[in-house]
Amino acid sequence: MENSRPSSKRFLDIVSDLRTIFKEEGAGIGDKLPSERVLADRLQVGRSTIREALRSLELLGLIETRRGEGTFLADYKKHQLVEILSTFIMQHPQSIRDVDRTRKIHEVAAIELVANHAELRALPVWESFLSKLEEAEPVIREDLLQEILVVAGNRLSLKIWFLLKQYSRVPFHEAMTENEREMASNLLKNMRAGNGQQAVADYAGWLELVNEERRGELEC
Amino acid sequence: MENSRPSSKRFLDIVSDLRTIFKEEGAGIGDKLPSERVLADRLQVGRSTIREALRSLELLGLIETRRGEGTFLADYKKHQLVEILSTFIMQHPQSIRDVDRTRKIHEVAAIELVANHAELRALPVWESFLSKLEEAEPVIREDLLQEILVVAGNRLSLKIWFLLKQYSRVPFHEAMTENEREMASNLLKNMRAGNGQQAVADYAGWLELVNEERRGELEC
DNA sequence: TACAGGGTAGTGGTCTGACCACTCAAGAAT
DNA sequence: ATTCTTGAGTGGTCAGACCACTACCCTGTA
Repeated sequence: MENSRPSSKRFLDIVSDLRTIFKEEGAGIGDKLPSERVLADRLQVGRSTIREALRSLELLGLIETRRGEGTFLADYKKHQLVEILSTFIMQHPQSIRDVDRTRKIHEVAAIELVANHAELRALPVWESFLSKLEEAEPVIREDLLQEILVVAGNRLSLKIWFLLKQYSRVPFHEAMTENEREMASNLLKNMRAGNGQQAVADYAGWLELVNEERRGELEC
Repeated sequence: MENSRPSSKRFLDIVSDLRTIFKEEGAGIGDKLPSERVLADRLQVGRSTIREALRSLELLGLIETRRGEGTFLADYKKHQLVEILSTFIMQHPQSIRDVDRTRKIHEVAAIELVANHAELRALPVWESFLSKLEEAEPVIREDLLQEILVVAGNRLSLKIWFLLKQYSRVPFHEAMTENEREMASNLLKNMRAGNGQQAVADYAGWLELVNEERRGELEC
């Protein structure tokens, strides 16, 4: 099955094979992987080929290599690829638009899901966010949306979202402005009330607001 | 200037240096880049180091290499990125459920988008599908949904959907049953009428139908 | 002149073997 | 018991050699 098609790019097959090996080893996050020399021997390829595959995975943030120690399954946190991609790809308008749209798709879906499940929308965490918003405590945009995604319980969607978030031009890391706080507050209230449609509308308004403010900044 | 910080990862610096070179050359999409040997000479590093950097960029879909021809600045449309990440994600296969859900998220988003844009829902392709459905011509489930995704125009979403489809337990390749034809027909009609909500409801009903029938099969 | 063919230089793909720099831990010296 | 030395193992890098493939020039032919 696997090696039926010796594609002209061996290192791509290797990436796939490595995945299989890691799985067989039952490797979890942070675990040490076989050394490059061992892998080369086991897969019957040169060490340089193994290295090309590993470097790719490293740039993607899937593994972590430490000189003198070894190679480890990474915590999916710090992808180096963010800055790389942003300088290469992000100029392309179609890509930017699609990334933003797709991110939005996942966010909307999560909001609706939470709003439609009584046990989820009743969670105390929403109240906590609401009180923060009303008491003018700083709230990071990212944190609220992330919480919604997490509660929605679709881990795949969450992972995709994490990825898209990093490519997005929306300034996710900043704290909300005064106007935003009100929109976000409405969003939460409607979501908690089970009014998914209105919550999504609030979300759309919120996004618009963020984009407007951003546009204003650029003009200065 | 460049090598002020000899970070222990030379190949990461190279990635950065390569970007500079490409920019200096004024390279646009599809342009040929200097050969590996030339780059190695110019940056005063070994060819293998250059290659590790290039392979990373290739996996990200930023460049394209063709044996015997050379290396080219890639068309950004086809990143390998999504594939690689997904295969890694799939290895934590705690939930095929998430795959189905996420696929559904993208399908719903596409249906709503088409329904909300007059120029998209007026496309003749929908009429074509409708007549096929009513005249009992075979229609593959996959084809209809794919068309919707394509028309929606979000390439990233489409790409993710293609991927998820492969891992999905829903039998996408089969032709629709009689009951399904009616649901799908309703979906199309509502979508064309700009009634996104009802279209999504039809879609949900359709999915339920498919799952029920599938359950029936398994019991046999 | 026009065309078909072969040859060749250049390219990416891979392997090998050799160093280097670094980490860690076992074992030696104190 | 503590500290120091040393060596094995690791990733990082390099140079050189092939291979397979492509493009293109340059023949020889029609």
